[in-house]
This record gives sequence, C-alpha cells and structure tokens, in this order.
Amino acid sequence: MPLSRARIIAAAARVADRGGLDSVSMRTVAKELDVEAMSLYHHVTNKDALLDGLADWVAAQFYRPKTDVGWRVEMTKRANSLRAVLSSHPWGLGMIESRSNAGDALLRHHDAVLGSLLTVFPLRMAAHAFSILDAYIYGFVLTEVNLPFAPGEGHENEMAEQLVPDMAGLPHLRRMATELMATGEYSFTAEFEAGLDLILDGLERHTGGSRSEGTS
Amino acid sequence: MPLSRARIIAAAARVADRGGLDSVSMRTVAKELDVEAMSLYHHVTNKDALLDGLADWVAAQFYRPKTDVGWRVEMTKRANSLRAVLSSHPWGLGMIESRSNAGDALLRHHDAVLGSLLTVFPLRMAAHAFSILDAYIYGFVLTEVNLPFAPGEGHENEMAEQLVPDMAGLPHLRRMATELMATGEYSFTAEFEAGLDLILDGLERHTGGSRSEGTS
DNA sequence: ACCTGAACACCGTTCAAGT
DNA sequence: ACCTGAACACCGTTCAAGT
Repeated sequence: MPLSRARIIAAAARVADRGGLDSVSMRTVAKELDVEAMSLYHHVTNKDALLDGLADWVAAQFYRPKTDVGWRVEMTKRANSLRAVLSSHPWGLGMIESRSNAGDALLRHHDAVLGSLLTVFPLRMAAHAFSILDAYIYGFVLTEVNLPFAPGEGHENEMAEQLVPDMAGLPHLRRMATELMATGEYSFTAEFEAGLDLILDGLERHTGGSRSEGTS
Repeated sequence: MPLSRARIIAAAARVADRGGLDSVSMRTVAKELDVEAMSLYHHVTNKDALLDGLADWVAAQFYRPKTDVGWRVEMTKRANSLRAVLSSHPWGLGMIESRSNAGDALLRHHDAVLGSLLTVFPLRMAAHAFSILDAYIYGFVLTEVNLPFAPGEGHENEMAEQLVPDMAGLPHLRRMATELMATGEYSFTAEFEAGLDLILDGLERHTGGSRSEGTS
C-alpha cells in the first residue's frame, strides 16, 4: 500500500492516542508506517500541515446537527458527540484550537450548528447561542481531558482521596472533596448535562416557545 | 543579582509573551538572563518544573472573590479578571490546563471561588455553579486567545472579510460574517458578558433570591 | 555552592543522491 | 515520481570539570 496523506494522518492519530501529542514527530509517525521520516514530506508539506490534517481528522467525527429536527435535541446530541470524540482523543481539543486557520471539517460542523440554531433564533441570538454553547463544551472538555485520571469510570472518589491530604488552608475545596466527591455523589457526566441544560433552558426563554423538547 | 527560581520563571514568562510557548526552551530562558542553560538546573529541577512555575505565575494573578460581597458581582469580577490575564498571556490557559497537578495559586483561587458561591448555594449547587462558570470562562478564552488576530480592537470586521471568500457551501457562517460581524455589530466583550449573564441568571434562580445585584 | 562546557539522544527540515 | 541518507541547527538533560 503506497504512502498517502490520509494514511500519514491516520498513523499520526494512532501515535498521539498511544503516547500523547508530544510523542508525534516526523520520525515516530514514519516509524509507525515502516518508512523513513523524509518520505512523509512527499505527501505533507511539513509538520504543521500534518497537524492541520490531524485537527481536521478529529473535527470530521463531530456530529453535525440537522435542520429538520428540534434544535434542543440536536444541540444535546452535538454536545455529547464533542465530549465523546475529544475524550477518546485527548489531544484533539488542543489540536483544533491551536490551529490558526480552521479546517474544512470544523467549518462545516460550525455551519451545521448555526443552521440548526437559525431554525428558531434570529441571527444575533443564534450567534449568542453558538458562542455560549461552544465555550461551555470546549471548556468542560478541556478540564476533563486534562484530569490526572480517566473520568466516567467511578474514579471520582479516588481523586478526592488523593487530593484531600494537600488541602490544608483550602476549606471549601476540602469540603467539596469529602462531602461530595468521596461519597460517590459526584459524576462528571451528570455535571456536564446539568450545565448544558441550564444553558439550553436560558436560551429557550428567547425562542418564545414552550419547553417541549426537554431531554431529562 | 543572583539567579533564583522566581527570576527564572519571570524570564520564561517574558520569553513566552514575546515568542509564544514554543519559544520557551532552557537555552532561550538562560539567554534572557545572560547565563548558560545548565545554570538553570540549580534552581529548577527540570523544564517541567519550570512550566509548573509558569502556570502558578499566571494563576497568582487571578482575582480571588471575597465572601463579604455579593456573589454575582464577585463572579463577574473574577470572570473578567481571568479573561484579562489570559488575554495578555495567551500561553497561560494551555499552561494551566496541561499541568497534571494544580499549583498552589490555582488551588487557592478555586477555593476562594467556591467560598463565595457557598455564601448563597448549598454544596451541590455550588459545585454545579463552579463547574459551569469555569467551563464557560475557560472555553470562551480558549477560542478567543487562539484567534488569528487580536480581538477587542475592532478587528471583527476585518476577520469577517478575510473569511468570507472561503465560505462557498457554508451559507450560515457566511450570513453571520456578512450580516453581523462585517457590520461592526459584533463584539467579543459583549458576547462574553451576554453568555456570562445568561449563566448567572440561570444560577440565580436557584438561590431563591431576587435579581438585586445585576451588572448590566 | 553555584556556574559551565562538552557530550548524548533527540527534534524539524534541506539537499543531493539513489531507484 | 517516490523514497532515502547524511547533514545542519536546534532540543532536554547528564556528567565531569571548573571557581
């Protein structure tokens, strides 16, 4: 099978999944393909172009909202999709955000999100909704993927126990760790959905419609 | 003046402000201090420790909410402070989030935020508020600092003009660029505050209090 | 105790050479 | 047309040597 841009990007994604973004070098990606580093330059102009491709590879997996379905359901599906994709590729968010020019897949994704919002919101309000949803999702995922453990697997209490010893002089954090996280009452998924619903509720007040499409 | 951990971190911040995080190397930081690279190792154990110090240097500048003032005013001040600090040091957010163990300054900041929220919310609701505010602020700043231009200086229309040509097949983004951004009606600061207020309004409904401390 | 220079194993990338 | 090896200017870091 000959080398190609697509194969190189897929190989880079595998290397990043395995060892983090820092482990992606022209030499490690080449090794993944049983080829010399210099061979890659015949298919990608340089490492920056490879990273652009990697960002696009991630964005292509984001769910694109449809316009013939209720906006709230679509925004929820979209939010969960981003969280899922970026959780399984923790390097993805940094990759997407650090590229100075958005790739095609990301632009198409954003266009689809905006299209769904425009089915119920006037332009300016749709822009507000777009901005707040994007910020919330990215921000939540940003902290989640950088946690020193894998969330969503019941490790919340372990984390709390790890952290408590260092919490002299931090009374409120200590309280949260002992009374909430250590008791198993805390779940990142529930937290994500609660925040999302608060935002969607706030937005819905500006549609003039009733709360017909709630998700909970 | 002798070398010290603090001087090294301050020099690293200057290098990062000037040339981005990628330009921070043991050799460039040493040169900033007119010293050899190896001298740094007598004051920081390795580059990772230097980056930990850099993250702490940023977090130390975040405004810490007080408990004897209204929570809404404090949360707004805190949000604006984070945006201001992270805008003037665009490498700061990535720095803070990529450290696997939070530094002391960041923990103290978080403790202060939680303390303010606990003056009006029960623990679980305070945790929700903490999570959603952090996610929103980080997410908004994340996209803002990675824009290919400096926002808040009226460059919004320039951006729109740059982007429009490539927008074949992206009808909704094109519409937003031409009808909203290019007309000068769009402002990142206004957008940030609108989203923040929507979230604070949503949270306020859970305090049982009236909207007495509004900021607009 | 603090600073340094050479050295080692890595980077991204250029260039001339192979097929 | 595609792949390669040597080379260059960089990295972080170790270690022995200087003061």
